[in-house]
Amino acid sequence: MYIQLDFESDIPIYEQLKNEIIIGIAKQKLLPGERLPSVRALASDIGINLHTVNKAYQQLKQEGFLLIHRQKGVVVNPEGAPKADDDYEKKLRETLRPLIADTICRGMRKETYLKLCNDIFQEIEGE
Amino acid sequence: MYIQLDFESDIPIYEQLKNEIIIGIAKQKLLPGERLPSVRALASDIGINLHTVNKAYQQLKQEGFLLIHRQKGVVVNPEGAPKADDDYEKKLRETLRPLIADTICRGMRKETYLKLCNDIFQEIEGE
DNA sequence: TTGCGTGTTATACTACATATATAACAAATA
DNA sequence: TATTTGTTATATATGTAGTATAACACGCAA
Repeated sequence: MYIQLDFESDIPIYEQLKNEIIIGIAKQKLLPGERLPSVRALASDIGINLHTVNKAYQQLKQEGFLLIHRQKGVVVNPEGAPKADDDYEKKLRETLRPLIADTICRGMRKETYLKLCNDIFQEIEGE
Repeated sequence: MYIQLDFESDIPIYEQLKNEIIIGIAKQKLLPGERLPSVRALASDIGINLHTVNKAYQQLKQEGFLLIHRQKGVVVNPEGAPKADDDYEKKLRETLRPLIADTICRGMRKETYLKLCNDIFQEIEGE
């Protein structure tokens, strides 16, 4: 599990870290029940502060991706993340609407956009 | 052109305002060449500070959605926004990847996701 | 028992972003 | 000339991001 961060990005480090882990889980490079590095180890490894890693871990725990057994460490939720419900879908819609409006203004065709999404699914899920 | 903001949201006001305007353009409720309210008028109308409106206008100008003739006011770019190029598509991909990874973790099927995107296109573009 | 490693909490600090409040300036227009 | 426009300049308050130390509580292994 390699973690690649961009310190020049305007996306916060803890956010990038969250994304990397979520992508790792989606790609099944991080398996249910698998243990993640300790906050200190990962922080030291990446070259950031332990609190930044902790922030990412805490939020991922809050969102149901991770379980944190005190003293046992941080593991990928063996049950998997909570299933998408109506509320989740509604929020996703609100997130996507401005993005899609932007592509429309820029003349991207619906088919092109959907193809792009399809490609990303392919990339993550494999064949 | 009604502008609806959520002051409880964790999305910055100027960002919400930008989104509203972009959606307005995409829906053709704001037409090329059409004039927008002055920073003072809109700020007063919504009940926010003129600098917050100005920040949104400036960034939309930077992104090519708006033109700002000094003393003539702010108008929707008559040429339309810059067309999506490879660079734009690449950034869009980077934005969508974590979102899609998240939906995969939550067990949403690709078809469901694509259907949602399709619905949003319908909502914005009309039939 | 004694260390050690774990997550956790607390404090402090710097830097930056968000949002507001005033005030003033420059240019075009009525 | 007076008004309206965007623009610029300060200042202030609040919150977020990130770092730096330090200490605590718990479980496990030597």
